[in-house]
Amino acid sequence: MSKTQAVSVDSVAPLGPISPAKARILAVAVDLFHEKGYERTTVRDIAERTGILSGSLFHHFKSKQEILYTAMAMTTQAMGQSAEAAVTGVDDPVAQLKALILMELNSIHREDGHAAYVLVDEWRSLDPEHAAAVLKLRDGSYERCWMAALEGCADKGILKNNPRIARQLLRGALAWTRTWFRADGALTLPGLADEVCGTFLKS
Amino acid sequence: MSKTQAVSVDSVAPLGPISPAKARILAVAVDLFHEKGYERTTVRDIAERTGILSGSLFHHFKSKQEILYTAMAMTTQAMGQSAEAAVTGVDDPVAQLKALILMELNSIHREDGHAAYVLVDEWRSLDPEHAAAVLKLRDGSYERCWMAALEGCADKGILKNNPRIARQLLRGALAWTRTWFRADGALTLPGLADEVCGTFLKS
DNA sequence: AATAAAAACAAGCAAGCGCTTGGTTGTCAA
DNA sequence: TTGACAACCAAGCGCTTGCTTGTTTTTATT
Repeated sequence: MSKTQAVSVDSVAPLGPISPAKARILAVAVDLFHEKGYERTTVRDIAERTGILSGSLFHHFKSKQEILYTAMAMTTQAMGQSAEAAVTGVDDPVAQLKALILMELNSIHREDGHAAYVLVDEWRSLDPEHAAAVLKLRDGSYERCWMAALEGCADKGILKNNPRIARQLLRGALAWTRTWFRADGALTLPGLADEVCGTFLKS
Repeated sequence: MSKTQAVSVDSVAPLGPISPAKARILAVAVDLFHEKGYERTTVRDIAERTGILSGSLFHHFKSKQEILYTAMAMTTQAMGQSAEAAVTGVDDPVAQLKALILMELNSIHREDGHAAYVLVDEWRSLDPEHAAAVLKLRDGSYERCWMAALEGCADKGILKNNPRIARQLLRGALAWTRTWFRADGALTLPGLADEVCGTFLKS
């Protein structure tokens, strides 16, 4: 009756149950978003690769935007759990930091899916309410783990920078590896993780 | 001979002369690309903020894509010149490195224009031929300056990483500052440059 | 076998997109 | 004054976009 592309005004819906069909669509969408970006990916692209018609997508997601939000929120939750798993039972903050760096690198460079890429690249395509929701998820667990490890290092006097600055420099450096790191060289992911860790710690 | 000639000859044309009208359009486009991204920016957006009608844009540029290419190529050339200016007359590789870091930070965080943002964010929107042309421009001067400085540091044994890896980690860390650094804090750009430089050098 | 819900199809709408066309205005040199 | 050309306007074309609607098929439960 008015404009298409209605944006839900109510609070951003929490992540509902992910049916197998939803999961397949999300996997396809994430790959396409990685290849071409959200804006250049059409709902027809997603439907075709999933093996259905474009209209059928909207039986599972109420909008294209919701597909992006669901993908980013899911990935954020998964990375939060990975971060917690990486540091539980590890007391030494240096070991924690090394584990987190390797964990983030693994998430970025895993072969079966490009969810972490999307999480880095598509913030501008996510409208503000959804973005705030994802950020809240991220700060709840993922960032808490990182800051704990970095502050632990700082307390021991072996961190080169202020923890907050170190976190930002690290985030940028690690995210950028997706554009240049290829695992077939002499440098492995654990090797790179060691090197990055050594860069930010006094030696 | 005419004063200004439209020079788009082959598929990827070299940068022709930039008339004042073109420059104004480019400045507007760069700001919009920074705000919303290339795909979400329409030619009507650019025209409206420039103060003309959308069709008139195509008197100056033959396509929207050419606007993006011109903006990125121009910025690349400008940054190449800034890099050369930053290191000429400087012999100490550490001083060179510090100067390059500060120069890149200044380019990213200058208030009058967001060209450097576009250069980081919009590679995926630039089609392959144009992207190759811009990359060639970049490697010709900008990257050559960086590698010379980093290799100089490595030769003196004070660089923590392999120069090539250091360059990539630095690029990621510096580019990411656009998302978190705000000049109003206690940290200034030269201060940040010093800190970053110290991180990558043995102390 | 009967029923209902879930999933997918078939078709297409309204809006917006990049870009083209044909004509009008402003500028300046000869 | 005139001719030439660049800059711009006015209108809209052809196509793609996200999404909707009404119907049919599949699946699960009884």
